[in-house]
Amino acid sequence: MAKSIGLKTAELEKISHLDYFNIALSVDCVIFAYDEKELKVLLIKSDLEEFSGMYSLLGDLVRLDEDLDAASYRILRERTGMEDVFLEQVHTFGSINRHPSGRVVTTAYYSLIDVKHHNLRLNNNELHWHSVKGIKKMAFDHKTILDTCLNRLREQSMEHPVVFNLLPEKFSLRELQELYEAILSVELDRRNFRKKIAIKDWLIDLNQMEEDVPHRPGKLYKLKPEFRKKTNRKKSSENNIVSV
Amino acid sequence: MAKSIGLKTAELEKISHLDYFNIALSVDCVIFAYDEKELKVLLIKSDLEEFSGMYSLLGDLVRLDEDLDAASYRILRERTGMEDVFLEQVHTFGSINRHPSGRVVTTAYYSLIDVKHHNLRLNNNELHWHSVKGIKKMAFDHKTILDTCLNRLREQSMEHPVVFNLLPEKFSLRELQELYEAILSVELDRRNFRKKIAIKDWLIDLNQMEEDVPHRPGKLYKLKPEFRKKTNRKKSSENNIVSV
DNA sequence: TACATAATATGTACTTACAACACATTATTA
DNA sequence: TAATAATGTGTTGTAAGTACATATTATGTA
Repeated sequence: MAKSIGLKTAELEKISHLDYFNIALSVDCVIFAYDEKELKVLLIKSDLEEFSGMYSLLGDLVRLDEDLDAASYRILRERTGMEDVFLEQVHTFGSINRHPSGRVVTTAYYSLIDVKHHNLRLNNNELHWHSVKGIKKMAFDHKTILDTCLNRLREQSMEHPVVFNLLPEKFSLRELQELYEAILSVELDRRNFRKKIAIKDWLIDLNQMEEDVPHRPGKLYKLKPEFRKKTNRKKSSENNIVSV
Repeated sequence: MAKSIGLKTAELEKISHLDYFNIALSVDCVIFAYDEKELKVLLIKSDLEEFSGMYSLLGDLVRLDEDLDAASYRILRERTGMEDVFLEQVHTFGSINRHPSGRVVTTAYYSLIDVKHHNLRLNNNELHWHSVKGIKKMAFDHKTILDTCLNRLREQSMEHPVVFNLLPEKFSLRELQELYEAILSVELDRRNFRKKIAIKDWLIDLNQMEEDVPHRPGKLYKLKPEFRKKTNRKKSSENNIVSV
């Protein structure tokens, strides 16, 4: 019996497969996008009888020869054709009975993509964008996973410049505000919103105007390049001290 | 080949064990305590040749019949004798080569315990408290795991009343401030610290005084019972809106 | 061409939190 | 009883958060 993870190779070989190696590991991706002033998530109809008619997240088992993070990137690439996408691990769900076919522990990631991006190609007719607000039930524990990732997105969106991954490169402040309102499910005061964004100093004024809008066009902005990293996961070496 | 996690039972049985069921799943616990004005972590000497002389976190493989969270509670109970302890999942580490003996993906938890608690019994002479500041190298990727958990603790400690799990039931404001200073590695202004704590309204004034201190005794406080939950992990149903 | 419309753009007053900083009080101990 | 060492408290300036109103500009219509 292995009391610590510090297993010698010989010990590891002796461990019963039935005891320890029947747990499968999967990743599930909560792929968010923003379209028609609503936050959307990419779902597929579940192919399990137990969940017939219900939708599930996009996931797959982790392969023996791929990193956990790589597995989630692979799902995203296979399903959407997108590379270099914002993707961040959120939580691992490991209840015994979360999967009806066996013991499957899953690590959830959330991703933010531009629904208008020219590389976006959904690989499957069964894949559809669903308004996050309208989703009640899902297959497995995927509703819990979705809610957990949505909460993470809400937390992150205030602190870090992540939501720009949901927008095209150029956008107006109105579009940005509508996006925040969709994510947070609140209405925001325009003047205070603009002040808060200005303080954060994330944006570059492009000195261009919106076109093809049926009203006075607004200025266009883009995210400063230094914030265009695709993940904001803290490196372990960074000490982010918060002052008391 | 399983394209989605929605595997039918028959499909799942056909999956090659070599491809998918050779990934073992473990949990590792970063058990923090506070003693002699320093933040400590409970470590054990690694029993692997590759890491001889190095220390590692406390962990074990997850059993087929136990929830992921239950596995981390089990480690904690087996190693410290403590029940009802603050424990929270932080991150899952899944690099291919993180474990020299095979593919082991590990989910890290962090725990906060009172080093003076009467139930605390270290089960093993090899278990020792180490000052977090002094730790340079560890076995496996455990230094990275430790740093990640320390960062999480730092974030949480400002927002949520978690650090009280590191203190005895009754404590003075000086002790609390010294604890925050140890966790954050900063010096804090006494007046501003007390003001901030007062605003949070976490504490009850016990109308008791410190004893056996070699100076003017300070007032004793305890945490309000409504904050004495052992985990502050958000339930997925909670919508914590942050206003822009 | 001018007028009504609808959205952009911006500023002020109030309140609340944050940061820097000094002095009186109370046990202890020498 | 005097010196020491820590507790306990308040003010002021600065920065951010919140509530709120008016002028401006392009569009579209009469």
